[in-house]
Amino acid sequence: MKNPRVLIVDDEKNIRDLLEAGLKFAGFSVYSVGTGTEAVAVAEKANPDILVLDVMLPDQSGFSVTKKLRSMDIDIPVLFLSARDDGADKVTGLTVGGDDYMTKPFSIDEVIARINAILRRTKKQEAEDSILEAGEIKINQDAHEVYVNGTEIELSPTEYKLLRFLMTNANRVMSKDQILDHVWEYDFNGEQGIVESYVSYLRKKIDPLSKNNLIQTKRGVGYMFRTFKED
Amino acid sequence: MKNPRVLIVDDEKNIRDLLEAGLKFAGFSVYSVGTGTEAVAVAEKANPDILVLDVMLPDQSGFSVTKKLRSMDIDIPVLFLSARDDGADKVTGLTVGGDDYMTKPFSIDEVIARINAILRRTKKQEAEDSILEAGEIKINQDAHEVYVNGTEIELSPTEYKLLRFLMTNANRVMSKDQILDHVWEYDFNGEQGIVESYVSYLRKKIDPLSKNNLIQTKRGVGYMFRTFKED
DNA sequence: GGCTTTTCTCAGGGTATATTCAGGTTTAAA
DNA sequence: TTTAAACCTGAATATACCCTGAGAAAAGCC
Repeated sequence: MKNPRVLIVDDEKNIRDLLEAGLKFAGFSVYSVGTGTEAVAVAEKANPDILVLDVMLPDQSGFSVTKKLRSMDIDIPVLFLSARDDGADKVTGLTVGGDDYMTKPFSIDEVIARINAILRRTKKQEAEDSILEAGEIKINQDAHEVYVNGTEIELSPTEYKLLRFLMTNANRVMSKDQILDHVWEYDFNGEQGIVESYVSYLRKKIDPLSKNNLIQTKRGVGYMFRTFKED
Repeated sequence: MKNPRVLIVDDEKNIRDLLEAGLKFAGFSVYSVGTGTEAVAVAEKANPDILVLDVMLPDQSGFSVTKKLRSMDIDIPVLFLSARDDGADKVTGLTVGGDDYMTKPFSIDEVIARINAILRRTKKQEAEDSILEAGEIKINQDAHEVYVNGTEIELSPTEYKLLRFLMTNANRVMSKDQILDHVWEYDFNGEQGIVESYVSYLRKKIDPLSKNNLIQTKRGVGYMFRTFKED
């Protein structure tokens, strides 16, 4: 599927902008609206491949948006967004089929990963898309499993996201600020030191299984996941 | 892409002039304004390829400028500039798209390098553009890696910037003042001696891997990176 | 409700880097 | 040949950057 089309529905303009920038750069065609009514209208006209839908909208709930769409026989998978304390449990009951949900605040790369997972499930694009491989490391994104030269390692959620980000940008230096922007939740207010800590955690788990320095430090610049191709 | 068009937005005239001169010399078409309102107007009319945008403007924040532009469906990548100690208004999410940001004070050549990187990422011009090659030396700008006749050498950030500057101006003498202006941050007020020191550092790492004097001294004039092409 | 895992901060130690300086060497001109 | 300016480079210093362990706080789990 080339350039899947995403409709973002959220009333907070900041979040819309953040999602819009991130998803566009990740290769999606993006529409974005701020109300449920607009969402229904645009979804009908533009026929996007997936909805990213806040459950709390000013004019109506996200659920009623999906109900309206389904009663119009428009069957689009949905990634719901909800505030953390909004009773996330309520959402689970209402997700059907390939739907999914996340709580705010999220990390932008996690949103992208979930969208891709949903599209994989619903549009049956190449099933092997869920395997991310770079050099000696293989990630099964559906199962959240990570293998270094064949042996599995256990990563915490943040360790996993950091590794995934570095691997999708293999052989390119990523600054700590870039890493914070992509891997940490958008309201994270801490310092760059936490990236150092997590790189240290990752190395402690990865290095014993590889002869190479897979995560390299570019002093004064950032970190880089290195693949050692011989071509 | 020939002559990409840059819109500079900064309220400090010194910085505007500095950027304008540097970017023009680097082959960009440059527009420059001092307020967010002007920025929106000019961006709409002139449709530049990239924005260089101070986050602290007198009339509105740089973020609101980008939001306005996006809501007008004007989708221009942005290189944000911010003061180093602006910890207060440090906002995450600046790099999630193709965007990037730098802190003041910067060095001109670093700005140029970042602009080119952004244009590379967003406009998908020849992907291998990130390789800078001159004579016996090859620089992979994505990975920040430098090869002399095939063997990698380790450079500090400043050594790297100096070499990159000399290589992009290969076979042309650069005075120490020019080098200071391009490679060092614009508020640097040290002496030219530091250029001598860094040339010395570079030679110590480069010369053992080459039969030629790649960095030549033009006494009384400056330094020149020499490629020995036979044409 | 307690236990475990995870996240995040912080500080100490170690190393690389930026910058200056001084003494020696080369160069070009007088 | 003499001389002064320009240049080179080793050494010294302060600082920035990075790594890691330890601990507090929060979240997740049984």
